[in-house]
Amino acid sequence: MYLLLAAHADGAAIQRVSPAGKATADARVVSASELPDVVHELEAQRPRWVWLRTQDWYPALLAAGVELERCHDLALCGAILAHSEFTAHTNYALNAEKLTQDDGSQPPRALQPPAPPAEQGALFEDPGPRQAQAGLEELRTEFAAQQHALVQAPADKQKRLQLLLAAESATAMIAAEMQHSGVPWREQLHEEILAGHLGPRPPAGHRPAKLEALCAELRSILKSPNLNPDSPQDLMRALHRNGIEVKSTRQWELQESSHPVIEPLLAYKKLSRLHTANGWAWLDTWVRDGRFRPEYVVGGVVSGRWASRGGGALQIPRNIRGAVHADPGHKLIVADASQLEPRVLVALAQDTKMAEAARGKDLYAGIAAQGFGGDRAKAKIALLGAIYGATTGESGRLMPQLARTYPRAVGFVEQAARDGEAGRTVTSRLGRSSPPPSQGWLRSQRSTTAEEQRRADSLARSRGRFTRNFVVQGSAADWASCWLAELRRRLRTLRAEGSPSGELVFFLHDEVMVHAPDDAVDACIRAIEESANAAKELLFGAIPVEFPVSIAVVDSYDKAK
DNA sequence: GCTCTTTGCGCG
DNA sequence: AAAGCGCGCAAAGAGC
Repeated sequence: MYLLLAAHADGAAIQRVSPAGKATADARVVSASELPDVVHELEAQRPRWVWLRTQDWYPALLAAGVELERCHDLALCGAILAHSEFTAHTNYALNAEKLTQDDGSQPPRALQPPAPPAEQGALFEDPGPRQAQAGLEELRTEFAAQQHALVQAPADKQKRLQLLLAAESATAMIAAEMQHSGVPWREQLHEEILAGHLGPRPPAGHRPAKLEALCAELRSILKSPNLNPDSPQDLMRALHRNGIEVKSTRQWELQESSHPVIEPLLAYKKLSRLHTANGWAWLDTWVRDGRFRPEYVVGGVVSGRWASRGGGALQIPRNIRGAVHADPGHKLIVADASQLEPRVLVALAQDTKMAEAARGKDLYAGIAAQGFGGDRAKAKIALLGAIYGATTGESGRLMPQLARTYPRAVGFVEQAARDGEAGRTVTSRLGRSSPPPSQGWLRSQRSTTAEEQRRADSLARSRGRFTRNFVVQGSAADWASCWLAELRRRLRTLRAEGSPSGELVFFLHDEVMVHAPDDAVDACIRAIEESANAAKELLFGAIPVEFPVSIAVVDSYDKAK
């Protein structure tokens, strides 16, 4: 059963529709204030809520204490259907293409423009003149068009695409739920870490004591009393004056030199990073009442990975993970899909030889034993190089060796690279396709002069590396979305049964964090493992490739891994 | 003054 | 540790 939820002048409008998007009942207009109660009541029928964007509705419902089971996010699903190779022949995709000027990366139809940053709590109020909300009829038309496009996909692809749309919509709900619950974060512990590294909190706009001391030391060693070590240009000039001939001020390049300034300089850079990116200002801005509440952007990456907005949620550095701490009587369960991308490649390419190597917990060790004389480091470099498209360095040199042992796996990514170089799109396992080449790229490929030709070849190879990586990263993102959606379902089931259960609080590409009361830990671990297995079967069926999950039960995040 | 780009580094 | 993929963010630098 599908229930459409659309903005309306008097609040919201709700209408029951068929799977094909036909209205099967009259619309019902509900005021903003009574919406949570009405939605909660209707949820008993276990509908799939169809709305333009999850973040327009769900955060405020959660704030009102209403959790929902499933939805269809028209904006996210529309973006997938407009570009998927599986529906490229449909009117839906063709119309979307007509409406986009350049690279086709914009969402289709009425779904533009994309979301403004959503202010929690303001969502049921007047959306303002900035953007007219799509009405019920518009949404119904859009939903019908999407459902029609879906059934036109080739029979063997339709199930996958349907799964992708469901998983994408589920993760949109999960992102809202995670933002609602927040990551358990102890301000006190964070401040202790900062004080330990940087000294006491300085007045706003000032360097902390330890940074100030290092800065003075750098100025003295480099005989540059006005040096600003935060300015790459200034720093580079000072280094050159002292005979340190670097081309940039990057860490790894500075490490080449043995000059006495290097050690304090690297120490300065490290501490400066901590201060500016995750210091007191960050803590004040992003952590409230023991929770870090970042904004996740589902579908924010072309490959299907999440992005985030504000707070650097997907870049929590290792040195402050100690501040992520479970509540009393609770644990953090941190689960990581081991070597996800290589394993996804094995499954995509159906490389039986590499599947043998992946039988054990450590895939790289297995590959090392089969073709690299037991040298695990070499095997890892070679395999990652194949996925990323390395051409030079050790990684590039190891490619022929890897290709001899695993022609199917290497052939699979090579094909994706050739597709990209030729301007074709590539597609993830469940049907998310890479963006088509831009007009500028296509123009470059028709260039004539030798100089232009060299540039065009370089652009073509660059696109090849992108599409090569896309098929693996995108399919890994497919897997992770299914893992997450399955896990959410199991945690909800536990709760519905009245059993102890945990709460999803963080997700990072191939890693999830569940915050759970002590007595729920075992059940949560089982749910995480079952979900990983379910995700594999959903994507690939019953194939002999394992997707092992490593799980740590800890009090604080720094104790995981 | 303001906005946009570049540099460098954090994460997977 | 790498130089090959995908991101976000802070501060400096460049341009209007």
